[in-house]
Amino acid sequence: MSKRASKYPENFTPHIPNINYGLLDELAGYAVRRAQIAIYADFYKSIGDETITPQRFATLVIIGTNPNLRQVQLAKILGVARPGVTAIIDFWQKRGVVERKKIPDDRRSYGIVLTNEGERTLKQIQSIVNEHEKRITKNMSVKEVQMLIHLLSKISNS
Amino acid sequence: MSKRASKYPENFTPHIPNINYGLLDELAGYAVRRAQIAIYADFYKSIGDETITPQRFATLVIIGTNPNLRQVQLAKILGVARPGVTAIIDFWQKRGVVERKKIPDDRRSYGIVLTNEGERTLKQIQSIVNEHEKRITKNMSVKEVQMLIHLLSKISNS
DNA sequence: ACATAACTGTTATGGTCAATAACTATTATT
DNA sequence: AATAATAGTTATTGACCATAACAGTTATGT
Repeated sequence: MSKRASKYPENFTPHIPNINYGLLDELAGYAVRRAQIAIYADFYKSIGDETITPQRFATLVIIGTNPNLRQVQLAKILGVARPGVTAIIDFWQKRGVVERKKIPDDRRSYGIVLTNEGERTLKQIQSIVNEHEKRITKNMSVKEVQMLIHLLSKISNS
Repeated sequence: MSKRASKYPENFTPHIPNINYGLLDELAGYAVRRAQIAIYADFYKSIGDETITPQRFATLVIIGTNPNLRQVQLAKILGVARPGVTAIIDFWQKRGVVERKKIPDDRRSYGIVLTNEGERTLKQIQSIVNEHEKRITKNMSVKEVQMLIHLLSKISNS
C-alpha cells in the first residue's frame, strides 16, 4: 500500500549537530525549502491519503469558491499546464467530487463545479487542513503567522 | 537543449484578479508553496543552467564547509536516501568539482571533498545565489528577511 | 460565406526527481 | 568462523509535469 516512489523528499531531518550549514543558514530560499518539506510531510500525515496532494486540494478550494470556471482558467490560476488540469479534474471526477458541466455558449469547454458530495468532501478536507495548519504553526502566535504570510507574499510578488 | 520536462511547476502566476482564493489565502502552507515556486523560478533563471538544482547546490555548500563527510552522512544531512547522494556526487564528480577520497580505516566508504576547481566553482555559484537571494528579497529589509527565516525555522522545527 | 487562425480539452510522449529493493564489498558482532 | 550490519551502487518503479500533436469548436478576415 502506498508504493510512494517519491513525490517529495521524505527523509528530511532537522539541523544536525556539529554540521556547519554555511551560507545555507542565511538564505531565505533554503529556509523556505526546509519549511516546505516539513509542511508537506505534515500535510500527508494529516490527510492520511497520499493521493490527495496539496495541488489537488488547492484546486478543490478554488473550484469551491469559484464555481463554473473553465479548465483553461484553472490552469492559469493554479500555474499548471492544461494537461495537468485535465488530470486533476479526472482525479476528482472519478471520485464523484467534481463535475464537468456543459456550457451552452461554448461547446469546447466545461464549467467545473463541486457535486453535493464534493461540497461535503471539501469541508472535510478543509477541516483536516485547518488542523494541519494549526500544527505547523503551533510555535507561532496569530500575529506571527500573519507576518509570515505577509513576508512570503513579498517574495511571491517580487 | 534543456528539454525541461518538468522539475517543478513553471507556469505559476501571481494572484489573479476576481478570483477568490478562499481558505488558501490564510494558509501558511500555501504561502510557502507559492514563495517556493517563485524562488525556484528565479534560482534557475539566475544560474542559467537547469542541471544545477537547489539540492545539488546545497550539497556542494555542505561539502565545502564540512570536508570529508561520508555519503551516508550527507544523506542524513540532506534528507535524501543513499542512492540520491550517489547520483548527486556522480554529477559533481563528472564535472571535476568533487572527489571521492579513499578512507584507509574503512574501505567501504569515501570522504567527499571539493577539488581545487570545485572551490572555485562553489564560490562562483555562491555569488550567483547571493544575487538571486537579493533579488527575491528585494521588497524586504534586512530585518524582515531575518524575521522571515526565523519564523520559517519555527515551522521546520515543529 | 468560407478559408484560416485561434482556442479548449485530451492523449501521447518523454524527462526529472526520489524512493525502495536487491546486490556487492567490507566491517562488526557473537 | 558464521552471521549480522553497514556503505555504496544499480535496477526498478512511481509520481508529477511539461511539450507536442490532435480533434472539435469558435472567431476572424476578406
